[in-house]
Amino acid sequence: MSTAVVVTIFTVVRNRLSVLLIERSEKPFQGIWALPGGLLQPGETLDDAATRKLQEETGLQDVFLEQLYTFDNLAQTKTETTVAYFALIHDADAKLRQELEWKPEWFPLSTLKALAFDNQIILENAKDRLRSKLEYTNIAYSVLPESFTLSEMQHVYEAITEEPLDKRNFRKKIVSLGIVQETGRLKKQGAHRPAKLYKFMNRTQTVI
Amino acid sequence: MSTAVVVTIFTVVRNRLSVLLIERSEKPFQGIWALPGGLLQPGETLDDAATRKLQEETGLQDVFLEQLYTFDNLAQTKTETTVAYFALIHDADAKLRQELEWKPEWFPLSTLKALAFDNQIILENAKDRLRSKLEYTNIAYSVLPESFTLSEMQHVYEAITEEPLDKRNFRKKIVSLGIVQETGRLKKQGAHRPAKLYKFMNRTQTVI
DNA sequence: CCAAAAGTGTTCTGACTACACCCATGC
DNA sequence: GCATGGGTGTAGTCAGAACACTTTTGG
Repeated sequence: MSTAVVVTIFTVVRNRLSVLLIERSEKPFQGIWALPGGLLQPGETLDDAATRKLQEETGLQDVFLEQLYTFDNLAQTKTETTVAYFALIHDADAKLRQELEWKPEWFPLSTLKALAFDNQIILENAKDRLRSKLEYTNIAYSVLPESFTLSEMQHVYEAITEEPLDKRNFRKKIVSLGIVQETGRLKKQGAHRPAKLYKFMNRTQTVI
Repeated sequence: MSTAVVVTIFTVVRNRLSVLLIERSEKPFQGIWALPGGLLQPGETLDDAATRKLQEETGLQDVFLEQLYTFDNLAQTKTETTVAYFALIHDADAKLRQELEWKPEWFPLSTLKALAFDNQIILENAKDRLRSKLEYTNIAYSVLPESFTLSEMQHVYEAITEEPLDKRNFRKKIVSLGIVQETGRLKKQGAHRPAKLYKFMNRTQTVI
């Protein structure tokens, strides 16, 4: 009878919403991919444990991480309750653990196989919450670099919602919300017109 | 190291949003009002325990009840995690336990004193969630009788949001949402014009 | 006839949708 | 000069907000 945390870590890799999974090297569910998680350590709070897990797998701290839902009866182990968290990060900032066993890897949501335990349910839950929060908060900041173009930002929105967006309407809306600020200058990056760079006014979660 | 549930039970009594509290007859926090709650019993799921608590205090089953958030370090007892739930009920349906000790009672939110444990935080959390769900779901059905007038419904909305609403706009919106249906006939009830009665199309939670 | 609550429509404004062309660059 | 992605404006529609008077009843 103990408490565990599990963390659904999302990012956008090459315009695809992806989740961090770990191939289990022990029973139960040996060889099956699972969300990162584990038992609370003595003296640790739930938030502590989720923060630690996120840090262990990605090296990141001080990023978007929030509690999702609490499940019971996960699998047939003796864990009684599992508190699920979800995080959203900028993939270039993450340094994944490089180990032979329990190796973490990004998977686009569209390419998922069967997951261990009840992780599928947790993941669906996390995806719903992520999409819903994208609509009424600025959490997109979590998945973008410090400075970015509006096209990059639009691709993030499209990856998460899986809906194409109209370019002009998207830009009009983001600008009128006043959540980003034009910053610095144009940059040269390829065979096309240089883009304006923007940054978020707030790199903490705010309701918009 | 164990898991507890606590249930924030809301209703609207005489146009005031109210919550069910119990005066503790034992330490810790003896004599202080607290949200109903307790430890999980062996073999019980979280939902089971919350359902049982709700039933013990109000006699009700099959009403709106959902998980809210999971807290740790509640007070200095040895309980490790507390899973909070919230419920919304029609007060005339509830039959409160009538006991001398641990007696439950409705309190309008505006008249609250200090609460035991971290119940104040849980309550704020529950109130926020309730208000937010009122906006995008039909949960008002939970606090209304089978058949009701649009004025009664408006009073429920006003009690929960603590904002006055325009009568014409409210009615226009509710009717256009198609979540209620005119039913039966007028009724006579006092020194005023008889009102049309409505009922919800769905007495389960739906997103609107 | 008076008090009390029920019922009802119009106008204005702001947000969202749909939609097509020119621009700056690298090769 | 052409391919690539960046950048921009207008018109239509719909939902929400503001707002005041008449109706039915009981006493």
